[in-house]
Amino acid sequence: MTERFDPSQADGRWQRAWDAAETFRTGDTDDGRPRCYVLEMFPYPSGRIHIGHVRNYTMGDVLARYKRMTGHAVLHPMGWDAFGMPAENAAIEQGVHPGAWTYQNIATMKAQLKRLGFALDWSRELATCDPAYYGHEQALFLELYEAGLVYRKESAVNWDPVDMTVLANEQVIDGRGWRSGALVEKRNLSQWFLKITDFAEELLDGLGTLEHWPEKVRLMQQNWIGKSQGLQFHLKGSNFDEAIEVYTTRPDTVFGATFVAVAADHPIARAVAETDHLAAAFVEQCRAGGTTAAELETAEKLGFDTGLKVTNPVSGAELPVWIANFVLMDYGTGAIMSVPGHDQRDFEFATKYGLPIVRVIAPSAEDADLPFAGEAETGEGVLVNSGWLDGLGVADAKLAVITRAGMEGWGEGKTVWRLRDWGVSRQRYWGTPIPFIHCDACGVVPVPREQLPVTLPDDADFSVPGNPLDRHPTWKHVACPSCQGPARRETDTLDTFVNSSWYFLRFASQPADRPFDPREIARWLPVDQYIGGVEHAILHLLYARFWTRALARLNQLDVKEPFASLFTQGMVTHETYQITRAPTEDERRVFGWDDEAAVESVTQWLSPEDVQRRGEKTFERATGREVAVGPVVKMSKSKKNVVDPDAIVERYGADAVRWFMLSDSPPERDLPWSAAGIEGCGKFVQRLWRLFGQYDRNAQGDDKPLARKTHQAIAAVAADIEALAFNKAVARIYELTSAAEKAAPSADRTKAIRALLLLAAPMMPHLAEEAWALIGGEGLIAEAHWPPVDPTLLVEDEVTIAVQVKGKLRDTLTVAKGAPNAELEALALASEKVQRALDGAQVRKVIVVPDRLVNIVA
RNA sequence: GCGGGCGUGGCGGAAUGGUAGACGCCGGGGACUUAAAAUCCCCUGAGCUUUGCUCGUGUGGGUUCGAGUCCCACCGCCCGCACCA
Repeated sequence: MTERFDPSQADGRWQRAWDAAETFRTGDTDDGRPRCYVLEMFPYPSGRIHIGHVRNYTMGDVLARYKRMTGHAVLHPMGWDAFGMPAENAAIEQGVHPGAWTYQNIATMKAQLKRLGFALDWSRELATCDPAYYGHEQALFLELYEAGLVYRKESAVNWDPVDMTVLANEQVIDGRGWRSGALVEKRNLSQWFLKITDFAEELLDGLGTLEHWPEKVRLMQQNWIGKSQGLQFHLKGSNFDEAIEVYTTRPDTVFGATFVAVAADHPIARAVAETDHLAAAFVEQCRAGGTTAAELETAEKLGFDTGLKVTNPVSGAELPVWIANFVLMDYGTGAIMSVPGHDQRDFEFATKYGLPIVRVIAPSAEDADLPFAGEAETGEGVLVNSGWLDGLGVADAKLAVITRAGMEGWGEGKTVWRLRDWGVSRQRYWGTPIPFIHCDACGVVPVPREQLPVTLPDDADFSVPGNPLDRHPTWKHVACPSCQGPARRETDTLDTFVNSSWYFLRFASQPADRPFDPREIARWLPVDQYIGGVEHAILHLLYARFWTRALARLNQLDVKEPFASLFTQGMVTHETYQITRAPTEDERRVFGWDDEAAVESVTQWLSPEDVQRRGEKTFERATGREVAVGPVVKMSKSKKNVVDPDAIVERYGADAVRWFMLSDSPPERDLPWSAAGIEGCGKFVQRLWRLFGQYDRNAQGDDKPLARKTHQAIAAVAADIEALAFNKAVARIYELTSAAEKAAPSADRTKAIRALLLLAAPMMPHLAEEAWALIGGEGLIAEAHWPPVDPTLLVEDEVTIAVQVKGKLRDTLTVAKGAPNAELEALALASEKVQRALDGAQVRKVIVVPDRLVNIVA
């Protein structure tokens, strides 16, 4: 037994031992053990692992190792979400091929993960940019196409005219491309779509079955799907020939409609704009209007009166038709009936343009003429000023109007969804080629299965902007599979969210000739525990749910929900450090600050490595000047408050880092990284090592209290790990450690140390293996069994009960467990402290909770 | 605006309606040492007239023998969505 545990030796030795023994390889054979599929969201190979990955994968790893110890066959795989724009940007900026860049990053990051000792089945490693992966994705895409779930349509996209590419909404900042800074244009392109809206109802209902998902995520998805029920009806033009279709969720307020508003892109608006140049100018103004969140928030309501009138089908009133900038063309029918009395947007609009505001809902029938208090009233009430609806409640009135509209034929109840079909076309090189061929004679033709995979050409040119596939000299020119005539390949690639929509299936089984083996899917899916960041709450998790359901509809698999249990972990945060100093000569020159300029000091961020704590204060290492310690925020390069996992592992060993990731903060909350914290973890690793060194197989004698604590800890740590409450499991291990350290040698102490080793094994696997070997444990501790709990040792035979007088603690009593109430009461009343607190007052009532407390009410 | 979450020591946080602050970090004191590091022990919510008492879980009410926990109202912070008819 060496004095200190040396991770620089031990970590690598055990990592190699696990590899050699294929300890974490998941077999294909069914050996009768219950199965458990633990999965963390696979990383994008951006270059290096960051500390957030370490936290995510440590949590999954503890669960996977624990499940293995409790007799489960565990599937715990890892792979790479390897397609995406950063690789292409690297190609543009550094001249490296996206594939070379990606595989280099994968090699680096895989080595980093190995250094942390994760119990992963690397034999199932996959990279989505591998044709062996994306070829199957193309096959699945064709299946969906044949099932009618894939289609093409013209759609407006954000087009960056400098980079010559389509941008996602998130890449448009203040109307400009995030990279090029060019003003983004709206362009209509023919794009590929997946019919996720076909599954809107299913995806919504399915949320109800996901009881082990965070409520928050389910609500976010529910809002995203956005089901609304209402009435769609038409209003006949009274001074023109057509009718306008509107959609409302408040049919009860139809008598209160005082105008109709249409979107600027609505056919009616366009028609008016053709003959009226003022209208045309207004429509143009709406289109040019900013689309950023900030602009929308402050955007003033603007309208244009078309002069057209329509008739309210219930009241016969004539309503003017306005074009309004707040009406969206792609929701409902792109036209609304406006009820300013009971809709805030309509209220603002009506107030601005002097349109009438009518009350149709009031607190009671007597309040029919109550004035409005400067805003719309959207609450409950009874219908007033509404003809045959008067006196009804809101819900009844909604039904009544929908029923009547149906009978009279001017409208019908309708469900409208916020969810849009999923546009999957990207005008990019580094993605899955969409397996279709465009033929002038035959149209759009799927690539025959036997020609899959459609692979990316290696010799793409990234020196000029635009899609390298589109301008490749030969790649896209192929023969039409149908008529053999000259044709062109589709040059769009698939959204990378498609790659991550089924990787969890491929992990479960990897046949060469098919995407997956349905029998293995049936065995492993759904994923028992999925762990990742909440930033994927909507898109990735919704797409994966959709993809799984789509395949289920095609009878390719028998699972509806891919992830039975979801956990979203918090971020890793760190203090920030800032220093204020005089500008350097270089800065004065570069930024043009001459001596007269008022720039006397600059503020800059310092990285944690550049600062040093001394007592309560923090100083810059290099200069010794005091540093301002800023708030604890998410680690980011711009604020320099990052720590590099490799550096930390190098210094403290993998187990200390893993332990830190699990300690203190509940896993769903943010974890503040600190130098003092990791230092403490490093010390605890050594402390445990010293305790393990005291393992004495020959020790004799009982230590009942320690045996109790041991079994209580085993039960508690197991429950905590199952609940992913790692911080609590950590606290239990600290407690048992302290108790074992203080105890005198005995057989029970030896058992406690052995149990402690097993409890710590999922969290500090290297230390545990090293100590296991030393105490002569059989095989690898990674394959050992979780220690059994003796239930008789879980209960104490003595309990400390609280004695209260009028609810205030006055004394405690130590009594035998299960002592009768009368005895407790007598003991409590006999207490000197109780008598003093009572001060002679008459006892009115005594409440006794067995094994808990006595409360004396005077 | 809508929806959700969270407010507990200097800090991260524990606590089936039943002894608030487990456990860790920071801080203080001591032991060992020529000295330091390492390690170990003790103290560490606030206040007071300190055998003990009072106050204390964002604020104000309420339910209860008893509330951090349940109910009502309010304040503050965080997250998501956002002109979705």
